[in-house]
Amino acid sequence: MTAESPATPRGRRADAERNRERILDAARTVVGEQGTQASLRDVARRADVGLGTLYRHFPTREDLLETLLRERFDGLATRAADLGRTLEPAAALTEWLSGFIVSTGGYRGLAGSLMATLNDPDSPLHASCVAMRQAAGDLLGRAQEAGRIRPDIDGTDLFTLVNALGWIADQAPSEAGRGARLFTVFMDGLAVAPGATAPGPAAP
Amino acid sequence: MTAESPATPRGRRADAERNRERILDAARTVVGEQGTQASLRDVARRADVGLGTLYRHFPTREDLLETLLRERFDGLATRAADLGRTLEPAAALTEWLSGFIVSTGGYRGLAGSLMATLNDPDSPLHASCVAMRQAAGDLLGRAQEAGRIRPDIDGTDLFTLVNALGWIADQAPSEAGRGARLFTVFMDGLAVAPGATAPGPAAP
DNA sequence: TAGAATGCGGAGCGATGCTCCGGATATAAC
DNA sequence: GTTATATCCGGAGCATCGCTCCGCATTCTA
Repeated sequence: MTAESPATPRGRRADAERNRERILDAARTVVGEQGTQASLRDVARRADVGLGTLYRHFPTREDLLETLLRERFDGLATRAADLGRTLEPAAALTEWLSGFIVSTGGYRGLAGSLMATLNDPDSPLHASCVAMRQAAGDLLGRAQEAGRIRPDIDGTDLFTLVNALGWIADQAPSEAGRGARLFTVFMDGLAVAPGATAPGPAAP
Repeated sequence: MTAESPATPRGRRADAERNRERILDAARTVVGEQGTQASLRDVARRADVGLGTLYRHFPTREDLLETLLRERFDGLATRAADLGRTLEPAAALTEWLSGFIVSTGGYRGLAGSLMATLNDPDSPLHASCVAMRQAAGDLLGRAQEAGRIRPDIDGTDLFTLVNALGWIADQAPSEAGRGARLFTVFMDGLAVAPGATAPGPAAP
């Protein structure tokens, strides 16, 4: 029982820290190229690191993604607060949604990952997703109170819609114009009062 | 050179035809359970057929999907024509889109496959996708001429949007209500005149 | 410098998509 | 019924994937 105090009680080893950064750098590149479903072997290869090392640092693909995206997501959360303070409610919402799409646009398949994560409390990305939905929900609530956005949707609806827009951007990355156009369709759908959908008889 | 006339010149062998049907039956089940990305080994196992047999009949996953869905898709195309003849343009469009979502809702991941296929002329599903977009485009054009749908979108936009709705349905299959709600948001976005998006300064 | 905690790397498992070919089988001709 | 052959079947095999596990190297503390 002489092993009361370990040799390295706290503070990671320097090489471990170095490898962690190498892996993150590689992951940024590979995920940027292949999307959310990138081969983790490719990441390890590119980082010049064994596969076991990668899994030691990031036991789950979601752990890796979470680290890659946390910064971006935190930025989006604070941006929501800023916009809510400086812009008129509807404009703040539009602006934030647009920023969300730009921020998440780099990684193909991310929209699906975010939606899957939203319903899985065990995922490391779950907290970020909830925070995101919360931010969207706050801006949405203000805009609804201001009478600028239809009242019959909630934060989860909005989060789902904006992710659907991200999904659209994934499908045809070459045609950026379409994404922008469909964004306005979607915003107009949020703006009108509910009930307009019922086709009713043709007005003569 | 006595082999002038082959033993079985035309008409498939009976066992081949039988296996083809077994594979299709199995595929319906397995794809229904696992979605578009189902394991083809599972399909072969369930059909009690060798893997080579499956690949002989359907060299590509898309070949299999195409056979599974052709009937449905043909039905959607004719339904578009029928609706165009019997209903007021906007109502016809709404009805058809709703039917499209119901028809494609059974298979998870189908929305993504359809979008990918739309840009790949070599895919066996490509023809069906184009036909689908065409059908949607025709109904859209009529509704636009009638002044019921915003004029700044085209058939591909519409096809993309409806597939995005299908994607949404994939994400949270448990909450059917959300899909319906977002469908109305989306239809309202189609109905309003363009330009309403610009937030403008807050009205005092 | 010595000891031990810590981290590294890749072999290995089960699964996947897809190819390929020896052998079984159904059909047509006799 | 017999035979011949076109046709088809089945699964072994290759490459890749996600993920685990453990012997060995490295780094830090004392």
